[in-house]
Amino acid sequence: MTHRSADERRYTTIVERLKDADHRLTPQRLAIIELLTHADYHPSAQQLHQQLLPRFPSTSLATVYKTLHILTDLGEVLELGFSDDDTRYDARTTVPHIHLICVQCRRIIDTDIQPDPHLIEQLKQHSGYRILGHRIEFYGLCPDCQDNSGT
Amino acid sequence: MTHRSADERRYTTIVERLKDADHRLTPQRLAIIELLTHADYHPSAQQLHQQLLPRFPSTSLATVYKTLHILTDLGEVLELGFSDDDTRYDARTTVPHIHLICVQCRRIIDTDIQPDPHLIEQLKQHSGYRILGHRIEFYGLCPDCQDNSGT
DNA sequence: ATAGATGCAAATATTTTGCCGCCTG
DNA sequence: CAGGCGGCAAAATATTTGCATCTAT
Repeated sequence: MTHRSADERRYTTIVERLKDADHRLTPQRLAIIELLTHADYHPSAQQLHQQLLPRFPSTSLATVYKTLHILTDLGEVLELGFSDDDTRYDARTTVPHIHLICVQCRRIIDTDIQPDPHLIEQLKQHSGYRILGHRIEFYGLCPDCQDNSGT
Repeated sequence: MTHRSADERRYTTIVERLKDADHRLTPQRLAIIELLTHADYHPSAQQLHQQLLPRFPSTSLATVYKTLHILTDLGEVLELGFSDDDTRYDARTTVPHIHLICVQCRRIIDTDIQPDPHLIEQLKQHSGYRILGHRIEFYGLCPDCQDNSGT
C-alpha cells in the first residue's frame, strides 16, 4: 500500500470507530467526516452544511448536528464554544492540544505544543482539583492578517 | 479608612470606570457589579438575574445582558462561552488568568498561576502568529465533588 | 430638563426534537 | 426487511433589539 496522509488515516480511524459503535456509514456522514479531517479546519455546523450542499443538495443542518453529536459522544470530535461566534468542531486529533485563533479571520489552527506538566501539578496542589482535561487557546493575528492589516 | 477587601476594591474600580465612561450608576447596575465582584463567582446572565430578583423584582434579563456588554466593552468583564452551557462572566480581575472548571457542579474558580512565557515564545516561533491573549481552562473535579462521588 | 436606562415583548440565531418515509447493513 | 437515518418543520434556548416610560445626573 502506498503512502497515506495523516488526514486520510484520521478519516479511516473515525469511520472505523463509527462502524464499531454500530452506526451506519451513510454518504452524508462520510462526507462530513471527510470535511472535518481533510484540512486544517475547525468549521462550524453552518460551514459544514454549506460545503455539503454541492454534493448533497438536500442535506439538512439537523443531520450535520446529529452527526457531530455522535462523533462528540464517541470522543472523536471536540466542541469549541464561544460567546461571540458559532461553536466550532475539531476532529483532527484526540490528543489534547493547544489552539491558535486569529482574532480577525477566525481561523483556528492546531499546534503540537503541550502544556507544561509542571503547570498541571501546580494547579492540583493549589486547588485540590482532580484535573481531567484542558482547553487552551491563544488569540492573536495569523501571518496573513498581519500582512493585510498594513493596507 | 478601615480595611477593604479585594472584592470591595474591585467593586469600586468598576463603578469608577462606569462613571468615567459616562454611564449612569443605576441601582440595577450597581447590584450586578456587586454580585460579579463579591464571590468566587463566574455566573451566567440567568444566574445574575435570579439573584437580582429579590432586591429588584422587576429587573429584566435584557438589562442584565446590556450591563454585561457595557462592562465587557470596557474590558472589565470577560465572557466565557461554552458549547454545552450558558456564557459565564468573570469580573474579578483584568489580569489574564487560568480557570479551573468542575465538570460536575460547573463551578469556575480563578487561579493566580500564569502560563509559562516560554510557551508563548514557542507558539510565536512555530506559527508566526502575533499573540495577543489567551484562554486557558483546566477541567476536573473540585474537592467537594470528589467527596460526594464516593457515596 | 434630557440623554440615557429600564422593562416588556417581539425578533433573531442557534441548536434540538418529533415524525415519517427511505436506505444501509 | 427492520431499525437506524435523513430531511423537514416545529420547538426550545439563549441572546438581541425596538420602543415607550422612567430616572440619574
